[in-house]
Amino acid sequence: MSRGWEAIRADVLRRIQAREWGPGAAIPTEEALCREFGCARATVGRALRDLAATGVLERRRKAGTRVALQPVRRATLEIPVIRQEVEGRGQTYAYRLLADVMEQPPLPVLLRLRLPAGVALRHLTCLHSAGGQPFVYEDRWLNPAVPGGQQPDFAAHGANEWLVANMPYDAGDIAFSAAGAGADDAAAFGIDPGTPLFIVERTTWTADTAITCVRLAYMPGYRLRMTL
Amino acid sequence: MSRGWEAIRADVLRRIQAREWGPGAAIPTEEALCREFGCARATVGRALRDLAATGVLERRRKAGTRVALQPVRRATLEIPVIRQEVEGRGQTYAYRLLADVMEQPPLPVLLRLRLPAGVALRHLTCLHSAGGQPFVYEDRWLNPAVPGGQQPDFAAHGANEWLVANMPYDAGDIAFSAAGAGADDAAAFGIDPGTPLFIVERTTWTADTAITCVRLAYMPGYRLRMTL
DNA sequence: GAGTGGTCTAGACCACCAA
DNA sequence: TGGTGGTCTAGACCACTCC
Repeated sequence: MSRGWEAIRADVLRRIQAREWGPGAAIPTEEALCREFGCARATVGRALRDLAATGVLERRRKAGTRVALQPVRRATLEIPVIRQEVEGRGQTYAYRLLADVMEQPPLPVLLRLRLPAGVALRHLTCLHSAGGQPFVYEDRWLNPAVPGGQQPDFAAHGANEWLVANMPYDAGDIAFSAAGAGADDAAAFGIDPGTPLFIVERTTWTADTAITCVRLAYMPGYRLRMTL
Repeated sequence: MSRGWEAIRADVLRRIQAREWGPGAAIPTEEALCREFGCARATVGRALRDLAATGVLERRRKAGTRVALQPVRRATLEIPVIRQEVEGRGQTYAYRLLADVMEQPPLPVLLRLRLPAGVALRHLTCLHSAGGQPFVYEDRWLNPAVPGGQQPDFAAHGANEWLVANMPYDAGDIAFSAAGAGADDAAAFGIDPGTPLFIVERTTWTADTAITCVRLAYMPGYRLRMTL
C-alpha cells in the first residue's frame, strides 16, 4: 500500500465496501485510526473529510464518524462552455446570432430573475452548430442594467463567452428537463414540432442583481453524462 | 472579518469578483498570502485548495496559482432515492412491481454492462407513484450473478432500495437525456406515445462485476434542479 | 462534563515543472 | 535548478453535542 491520505481513504472505503463496517456503523475515532495507520491525526482527518464530502461517511462532533445509512450519491457535474464541448468532440464549432431585440419578457422570466413587471430586457436568440449541424438553440434574456459597462453586439461571439469573461464567478441555479420542440426550436433544428429535446435552463445573479436567464435546447438525441 | 480559512476563501473570492485579480492573472504565492493574512501557510492552502476544487482557481507547482481563464462551472448533484424525493415533496409514495422475468437483454444493455452475448438477466419493470399519480417508470436489468447472496422478490420494495442497502458505495455512470414516450412509458403514465419525457440512465459496478443497468422515465414536466 | 471532530500552527520534506 | 504547491507532523485549542 502506498502512503498518504489517499491510501488511507482507499483503505477505509475498501473496508466499507467489504462490509467490515456496515451501513450506519460507527468507525473508529480519528485518534484510533491514526494510531493504526501510524500517521498524524490530520492525515486521517483529511481522508475521512474527503469521504464525508462524497457522502460515504457522516461525521458529527462527539457522536463520531458513521458509515452513511442512506448513501446519497453526490456527483460533480462540469457544465461545459458549448464551444469547448463541441471542439472537445473534434467537431468544428460555429455560432450565428438570430435575433437581438429589446422587449418585455414573459412572466416566468421576470419571476426567475426577480424583476418587476414592465422592465424591458435584451432578448437574444442564437444557434450553436457542431460540424455544420445545429447543436444548441439558445434563447437568452439579458439584463441591460448589469454593471460592467457597455455590452457588445453578439454578432460574432456568443453572449455566454462574453459573460464568462466579464461577469464570472457569480451564483445561479440550473435545471434540466425534457420538452417538445416549439416553433422556434423546430425551425432552428429543422425538425418537427413536438420532437423531444433536452432543455437546460440557467439563471444567474451577482449579489442581488439579476444578470441573465437562458434556455438551451439541445439537438435531438443529446445525452449529458456524469461519472459517480 | 471573521477568522479561519473560510474567511480567507471569501476574501480571495471577493477580490476575484471585484476584478482585483482578473481572469488568467496570477495571484500571490501561499507564502505571501499567509504573511498578509497573518496565518500559517496550511490555512491559506486550505482556502485556495477549496477554490481550486470549485474551478475558480488553477494551481500548478512552480507555475503558481492563477484565476481560471474559463471558469468551468462545477455543480454537485445529489442523486435522490425516489422514495425520499417524493416524500420530500410532502406526497405519499407508492411502489408497484409490473414485471419480473429472466431474459436476454438487448445489445445496448449488454454493452453498457460489458457482458458477453447470451447471458440472461433479471428484467424488472415497476412504477413509482407520488400522491397517487405515476411519477417514475423504472426499467431495470439486474445481474443475477452479483455477490451478496439471494435476491429478494421486489413485490413490496423497489430494487433500488435493496441495492442501496445491500450493495452500496459502488461506482457507475449516469446520463440524462430527453426521449419520446415509448409504448411501455405511455401505458405506465397514461399518456400519448411520443410525449417528451426526462430520462435518467444509470449503470453500476462493484470492482469489475456489472450490477445493474436502469432507465428511469420521469413524469411529463419533471425538472431536475441544481444550485451552482 | 467529557469525548469527538474542526481547525490552526510552525516547521519540514517532497514532487513537480517552468525557467 | 530553484520556486511553488502538496503533503505530513506533533501539538494545541476550540466548538459542538451527546451523555
